[in-house]
Amino acid sequence: MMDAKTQELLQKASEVFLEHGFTGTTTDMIQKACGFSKATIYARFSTKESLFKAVIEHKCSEFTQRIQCASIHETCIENALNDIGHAHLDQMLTPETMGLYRVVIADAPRFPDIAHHFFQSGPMIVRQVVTRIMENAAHRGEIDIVKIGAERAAQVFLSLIRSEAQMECLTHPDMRPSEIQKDQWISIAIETFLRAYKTPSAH
Amino acid sequence: MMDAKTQELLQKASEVFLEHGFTGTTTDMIQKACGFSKATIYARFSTKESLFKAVIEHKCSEFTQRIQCASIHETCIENALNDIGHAHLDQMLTPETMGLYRVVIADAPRFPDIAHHFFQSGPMIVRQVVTRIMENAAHRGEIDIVKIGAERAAQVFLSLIRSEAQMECLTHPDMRPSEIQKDQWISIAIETFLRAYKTPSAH
DNA sequence: ATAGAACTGTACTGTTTAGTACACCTATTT
DNA sequence: AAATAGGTGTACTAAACAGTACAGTTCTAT
Repeated sequence: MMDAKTQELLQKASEVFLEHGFTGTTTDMIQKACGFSKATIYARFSTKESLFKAVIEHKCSEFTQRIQCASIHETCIENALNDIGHAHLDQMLTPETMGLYRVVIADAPRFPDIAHHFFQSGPMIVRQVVTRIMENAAHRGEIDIVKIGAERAAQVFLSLIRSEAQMECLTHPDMRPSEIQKDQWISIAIETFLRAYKTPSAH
Repeated sequence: MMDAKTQELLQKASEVFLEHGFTGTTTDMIQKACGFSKATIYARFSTKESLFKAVIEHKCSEFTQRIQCASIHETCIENALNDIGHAHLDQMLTPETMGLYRVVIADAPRFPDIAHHFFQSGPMIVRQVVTRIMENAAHRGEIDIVKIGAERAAQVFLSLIRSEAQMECLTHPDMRPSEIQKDQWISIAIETFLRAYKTPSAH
């Protein structure tokens, strides 16, 4: 269904686009990165813009897949939140994902459809996954979220997970948070969430 | 200390830069926006880049000032969080502020010093203000944050306030959240925070 | 082997854009 | 009124860049 060369082109082009953005990337840079001649590139994608869109869509679907494949042990709410928290924050703070966020945000006014698609296949999917976790936990009686609802609870938890880490990394491209820092943030997020919404254990 | 014309130039140039970003803005656009000739512009700022940096720094200091001038009634933690929450979210979701975030994030790899300066004079200042509020409330015995500390508590609360609203607006440039939506988010943030950290009232 | 398709490298076109040059205008100061 | 400083408008230069043209090369299928 997809040329091997086209796939390699998408891969290499994405590295360049995610690092330099749309306008910051020249067709010569892409050519050099993938080692193909311009004619070969333009045989697949007739404009720089269509290549860019293909690259972003490709990355979005990768993003979606990786979230949905994350293994979450829903033995109890603590474990579930711990698993999804780690999976999400790990993916979030990858240079690749940061680049995706950066590029999409930067060019959102010019490519609103891309930005919208990204939002649907990125943050929205995560939210859905967490919403289901919340529903299950509420059903088991572990948390009390009748007042705000499962989706709101998911948003609250995800906000806590991302915290300021995301903004800090977006504005500090060179920063790579350590595993310790990430663990710390995750445990604060989980503790805060559970202090607010965990059902007082009868035990 | 600063030419009236320079000031007008900064003002008009910022409108263009914040809407179109650095590379998306041409000197001709700036010229048309401010009504000055190129010679006049280049007499103040020798390059497009230096003008851009001046614009962003100017916006950053405006940002800082507006936060620090927000009136916060620290009669109790509820009121304090409500005031700062509204002030912050209102400022956050302005087209102007969104543009600032967008531009800074987009060009962070090229202008890391600008991005860093922005972070220090934006998110960092808000964090400090909220940290002080937390310290005072803890001192009054209203909240129990000994375990996480005042600064972490501030980050938790701010994450809850911004929630997904920020990311949603960054990826949907046309979206203007309603007052009702904002109020809802603020009340959820405050309620979640207080459920987690408010001292059980002796009353 | 050979025809045909796909690929390469180089050179080119047309456009956009940052920044400059310069001749002319307009205030304000003395 | 004359001199000076600052402003305007137009036209220009040089570079960067998306996309094209094309002659020659390599791969593949029969």
